[in-house]
Parts: sequence; C-alpha cells; structure tokens
Amino acid sequence: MNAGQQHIRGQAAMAPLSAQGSTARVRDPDATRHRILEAAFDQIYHHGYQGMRLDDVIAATGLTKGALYHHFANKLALGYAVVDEVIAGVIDQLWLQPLRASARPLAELTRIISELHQAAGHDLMTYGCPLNNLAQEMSPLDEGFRRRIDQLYLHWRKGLVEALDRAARIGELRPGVDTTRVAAFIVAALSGCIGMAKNSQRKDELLLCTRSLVEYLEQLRHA
Amino acid sequence: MNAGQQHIRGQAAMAPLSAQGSTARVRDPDATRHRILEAAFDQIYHHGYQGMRLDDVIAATGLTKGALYHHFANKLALGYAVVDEVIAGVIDQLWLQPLRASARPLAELTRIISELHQAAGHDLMTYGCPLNNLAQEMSPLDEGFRRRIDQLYLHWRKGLVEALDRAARIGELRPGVDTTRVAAFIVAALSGCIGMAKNSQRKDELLLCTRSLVEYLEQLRHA
DNA sequence: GTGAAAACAAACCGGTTGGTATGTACAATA
DNA sequence: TATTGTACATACCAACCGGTTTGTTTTCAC
Repeated sequence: MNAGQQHIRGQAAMAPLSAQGSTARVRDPDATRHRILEAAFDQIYHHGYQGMRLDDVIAATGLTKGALYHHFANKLALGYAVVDEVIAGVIDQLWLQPLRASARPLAELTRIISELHQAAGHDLMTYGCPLNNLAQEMSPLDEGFRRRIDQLYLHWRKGLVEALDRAARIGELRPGVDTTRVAAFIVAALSGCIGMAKNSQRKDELLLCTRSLVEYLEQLRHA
Repeated sequence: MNAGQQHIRGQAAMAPLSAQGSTARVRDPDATRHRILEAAFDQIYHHGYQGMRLDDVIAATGLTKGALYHHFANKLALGYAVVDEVIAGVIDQLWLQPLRASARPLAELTRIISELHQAAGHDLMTYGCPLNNLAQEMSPLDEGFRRRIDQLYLHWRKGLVEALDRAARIGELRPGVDTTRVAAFIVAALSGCIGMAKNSQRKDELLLCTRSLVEYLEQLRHA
C-alpha cells in the first residue's frame, strides 16, 4: 500500500530551525505541522469537519497518527487551528491585502467580486466558500468554532469597512453611506451567492447573483 | 430507561386508513412514517445530515429500528424524503402560500423578510435556514441531495418570480425589472443574511442585513 | 560525546453506528 | 375465521474511527 514516501535523508542536517535551506530536512516540526494543517483544511473543505477523517489527513501527508497527535491535542484542536491559521490566511490574501494595496478600493472590490469565478478556480464552484461552509456546519454545534469563525468574519468586515471608508474619502462612494452595514451585507450576500452557485453547479448562476450585488454597490456611488 | 411509550391501544380499531378518527390508532403506517420524517428533520436541522444518528431519530419517535427500516431503505433514503416532503412543505407554508394569497405581493414579501426573526421563532437564529444548511453540507458530497435541493430552490424562486411579476402588473414594481434575477438574488442574499446571524447569534445582525435587502427591494419600486 | 527531550512511527483498543436477521403482533381479504 | 402480507420489535453484527500506548529515531543542550 504505502510505498516509500518520506525518509529522504537530507544531507544538510545542521540547519537549526524552520525552512531556510533549499533541500528537504529530515525533521522539520514547523513544516510538518504546516503539512498537517494544509491536509486538514483540504479534507474539511471537501467533506466538512464532521466528515473529515483523521486517517485520510495523515494518509494525505504521508505521516502517521503519532505525528498528528504530537502537534495537535485532538480533532477539535486541529479544526480550530485550521480556522485560525489556514482560513485566516486565505481571507487576508484574497481580500484584505488587495483592498489595502489598491488606490481605488471600491473599484477593486467590484473587480474581486466580478472575477471571483475565475480567480478562486474551479473549487469555488464545487465546494463554495471554506469559511461559510464551516460556519454553517459547526456554529450551532460548537461554541469554540462559532467564536473563532465570528472573529474571522469581523476581521473580514473590518477590512471592508476600511476600504469603503477610504472610498468615501476619495469620492468613490457618496457620503452618508453606512459603511458598517454595507460591509455586513456584502459579506452576507456574497456568501449566499457562492452558496447558491455551489448548489446549482452553474457558473452563470454565480454571475447572475454577483451582478445584482455589484449593481447594488454601483448604486452607492451616486446620490 | 425507556419507560412505556406507545402501546396505547385505541378502542376504535376499525378505521381503515390514515387519520380520520380523533383517537390514536394502534397501527397507522402513514402517521408512523410522518413521525419518523419529523424526527429526522429535527435531527438534521440540529446536527446536520452527517451528524444525524438513526438511534437518536428512533429514540425521539419512541419507535425502533424495525419501524425505521420498514419505511425507509437506508439513511440516505430518509434524508431524501426529508428534503422532498418536510422541507418542501415549510417553504410552501412560509413563502409560497402567503405570497399567492396576498393582493400586494411586494409588500407581503418585504413583510415576510422584515418579520422573519419573530415569525420563524428562536430556532432560525440558532440553527439558520434548514434548506441552506443541508445545501451547504450535502450538495458537494452527494448528487442525489444536490438535485433534490436544487429542485426545491427552483420551486421557491419560481414562486418569487410569480409574485414579482404580479407586483409589476399592478404597479407595485417598476417595469423592466429582471424578476428572474431579482428572485435569485433575494434567495441568495437572504440565505446569506440568515447564515450570518446564525453565526454571530445576534438578532440585530439579522435586522442589519435584511434591512439592506429590503432597501434594495424598495429601490425597485421607483424608476 | 552524552543524556534528555522532541519528533515522529506502529500497533492496538473500545465505543459508536449504520445496517441486518429474525421474531411477533396486527390488519386487510377472502 | 383462516390466511397472508404488513407493520412493527428485539437482538445482534461488522466496520469505522478517534484516541492511546509504546517504541524508535532525530535533534538539541551542555
């Protein structure tokens, strides 16, 4: 079954910590932990948290139970870590950083939304938004999950508010707009649009929905 | 453990089929099937399909495995039946019937949305929309679920389109509105709003979001 | 170099859970 | 009223799966 996977003895074994050399290390705890997290995210994204099997996670990494339970106390702790570390990174990379870097935040926002279907790849259509999936599944079941996911949503919306406020300052948005409320609606409506497309499995449904959302945003330009 | 639950011998045992007498029947297959479906819906709504335990379902009904597997081939068939029969009924009762019965469909639509938080009771805040929950969990995992849920969404949206068209005819809605697109957006945005409130567990978040949606609808009145 | 802790590997365990096999009481038909 | 299928109840099973225990190798501190 499991043909030789690891055991790639790196010749340079004197590197003290973390990835700095180019070759593979024999034992790199940080990298191992990272591999487990990535595999766990993948399983949760594709099967849900309750559907994730720890045996599948370690099979995907080529590690064993020993490694997994050395880095994480139990399945729940692994799930929490996926939210805090992996998913938080996705939001930061896909939303917050581009918005902060843009000179025209509102235009950038509508661009991200409009180009979602190609930017996020095929998985977005099939499996939807990782954060929303986990939220809908686990929020009612576990308070720990709910709080962490709530924190992430607040972080996301805070980034949107900053972008919208900046847009209002440079005249991209008409004054008097309740940016906090708009940000909340953007997140909610977008989650709904992605969820609908994920269910219908039709890309034009996603376009149909996001167009209404963009329309709503465009309308906020003028008085 | 299980103190006497059923075995309530009905004195009138000559009634041929289904509930017509007021007293409880000894054996009523239709009623039994209905009880199982209700309990299964409850479990799915509170724990998800994967989280539903058949032992909990039969415990809630006071029946046994024999009864369950007499009426349903397996867990999957039970899940399908919940979608087709129970959830479909909820949509019909909460949305389609009130819209059809109203003389002012758009006003009725905004009313339903605005009063969602009190109409659907406490469970909507805690557990969200039953259909959306199941869609987000099961659509990527099982094609049978996806198709049935998709059918339900189309049915729902079709009812909304009819209401919106009627609203346009009586002047409640401005002409030229793409009712198909608006209906899709309503369903998507509303699912997102409910999902967000379910995660934050704050009623004012639901109000905040639905207000934006109602605002969007109100804007469709005037040219 | 040496001891000790860290970073894994491998085998195992017990509760859970969907499903089945079998038995029995009821209900429609004749 | 005898008969036959329906509508359940009861007991049981095998696979799955999260978690543990134990053993081994690598790495770090001194």
